[in-house]
Amino acid sequence: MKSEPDVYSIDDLKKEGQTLWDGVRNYQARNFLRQMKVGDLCFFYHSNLTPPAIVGLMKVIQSNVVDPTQFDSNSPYYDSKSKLDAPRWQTVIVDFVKVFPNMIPLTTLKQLFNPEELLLIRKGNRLSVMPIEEKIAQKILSLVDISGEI
DNA sequence: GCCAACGTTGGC
DNA sequence: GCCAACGTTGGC
Repeated sequence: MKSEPDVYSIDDLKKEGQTLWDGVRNYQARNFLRQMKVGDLCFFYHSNLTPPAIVGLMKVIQSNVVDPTQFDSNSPYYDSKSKLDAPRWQTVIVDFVKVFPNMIPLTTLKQLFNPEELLLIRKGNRLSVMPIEEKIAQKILSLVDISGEI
């Protein structure tokens, strides 16, 4: 799951403990959000910084949550076409798990994996939420000094 | 700041 | 339904 650290960072999540992952307004990303289940682990990826990198880990504690910002006309994520009785945008609530002691930069991910096994590095990919194969996720986790703790 | 790659919008 | 124009994302 991507976020620009200027907007919402892993440190913000650490401070708050948990967050409702609002503002996703891309149907493909939303469909992935809908598939997420309580207990799922997610990497926190910082985009738009140098270097872009996976910086930590979080866990889904509530799934299929209606994103309240779609009905808030003051929110940048307001969607005037979404109906209260048929919300367009669902998301998840995630719990903070860990800030990685060493972040995993995009360049490293590009070196270790090919685009077929990691959606993140596929050309032109702009999804803010995407699935990751268990096997690949484990490999990424093994690059962090916490594999024994989880 | 640039720009490639997408996604969305809206006229037709 | 097509597609040009436009807006956004995000790496570099």
